Amino acid sequence: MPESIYKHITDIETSDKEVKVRGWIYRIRKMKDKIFVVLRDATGILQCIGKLEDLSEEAWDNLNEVAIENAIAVKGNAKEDSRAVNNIELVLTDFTIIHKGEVFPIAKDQSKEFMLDNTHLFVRSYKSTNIMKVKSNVLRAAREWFYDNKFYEVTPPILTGSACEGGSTLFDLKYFDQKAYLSQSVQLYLEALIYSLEKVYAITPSFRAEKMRTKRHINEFWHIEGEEAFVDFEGNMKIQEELVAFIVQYVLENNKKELKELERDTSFLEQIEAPFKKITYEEAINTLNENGHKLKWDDDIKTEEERDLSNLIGEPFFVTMYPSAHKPFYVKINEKDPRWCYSADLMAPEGFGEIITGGQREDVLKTLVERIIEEGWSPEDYEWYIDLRKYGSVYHSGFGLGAERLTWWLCGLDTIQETQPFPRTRNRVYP
RNA sequence: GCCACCAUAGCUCAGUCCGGUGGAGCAAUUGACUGUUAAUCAAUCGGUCGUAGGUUCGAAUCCUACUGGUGGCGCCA
Repeated sequence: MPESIYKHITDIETSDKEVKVRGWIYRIRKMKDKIFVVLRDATGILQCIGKLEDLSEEAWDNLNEVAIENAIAVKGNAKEDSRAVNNIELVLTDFTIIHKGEVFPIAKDQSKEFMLDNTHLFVRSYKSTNIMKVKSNVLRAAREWFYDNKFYEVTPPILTGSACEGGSTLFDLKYFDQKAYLSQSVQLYLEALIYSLEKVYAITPSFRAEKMRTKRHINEFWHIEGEEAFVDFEGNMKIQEELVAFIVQYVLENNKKELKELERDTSFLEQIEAPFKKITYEEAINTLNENGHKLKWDDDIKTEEERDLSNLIGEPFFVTMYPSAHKPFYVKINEKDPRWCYSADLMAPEGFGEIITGGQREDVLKTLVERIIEEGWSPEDYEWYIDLRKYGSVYHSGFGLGAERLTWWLCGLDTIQETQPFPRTRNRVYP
């Protein structure tokens, strides 16, 4: 990489003389013979002071002209100063304008609506920047873990001709003269790829046309999906808990500054280590009923119940052995007791709830076809998928982790929308 | 898809219940200023009250429809 003559803010030391920095104006306070400028770059903020007596006439004029979010370049001498943020201040010797521009529209008070209309500018905010830095490490840690554990990263299609999760939540589109859909999950394609690579993963966008407005849903999210041959239900949970524990550790180590600035209390996160607690669906229901709920076998664990359960248990945990009727056709049914199937959800504590669904896949041709028909689909639409069970079918398992769900929990945010720089929600596909 | 709520200055809101000449703070502009921490002080600028109808002597305010948006739920990652 070519070396820059400019330093980044967090690299500046108090002994630096005539150091050059560039970025955007975060705050500015003008007085008669001195002006304080708080400069922002990708790494942090820095208070600069420009004094009339230290600057050329041109530099002083420039300094008087600028406003919030103008792009600037400065030169100055650093010194320790307890009156400045982070106890460091730059005494300016030069000040140039890169771009002055118009009045920045985002000020102290914003409504949610105004903020979402101006997402393209709001991404500059401190909070948004910190969240994106955490999310970057969530994705990086996931890739590192998969690499260390000999998984291959693959690139399955996002445009597809067949549904995975169900028709009502599918975005359809015109594909030349055919109909196509945006992927809801690349799981079925990963299942095809285990027959050559055995251990595969993909990080791709997934789309769900759910017309709902909640703190935990966005219509476009990034899906971290893994699939492995010769792995059963239990082995699959082991992969998930090790992956998640690794990501949690990675973020705790590498995003201390960001988590602190997001005012995240990390005491819960610090205790997390694999293996995670496992409770059956039945135990989950009993626990809930002991705490005021009234659920029967086969009832869904809904938002409120899931939140209560997540708060009650106080550590990450799997809910296992779900009733078969709740789960899609590809989930393997228990041969001895077909009432339940090999599917598990991983729940985050502190009320955040589900972040992964995973399980063992149906590997028997006959059962798979029956399940597809039972669900009202037509086997012809899934011919290629059914084919996978004809040529050396083996037991295998996989899972899908929501990158935003995980980031939402790690950052301890109010809504999951905050984890996407440009969240796609019911009413918003712009900007 | 269902339920609730909102729309007034560039931004955040008060004013609506109980109709009678549209307000504040921030931003912007101008000036003052002693090391400020989203500085302070003074002045100035800024509005077809979401749109269309209706009631009324008179509507931001009451009624109807529409449009846009926000929160919650069914679902799921």
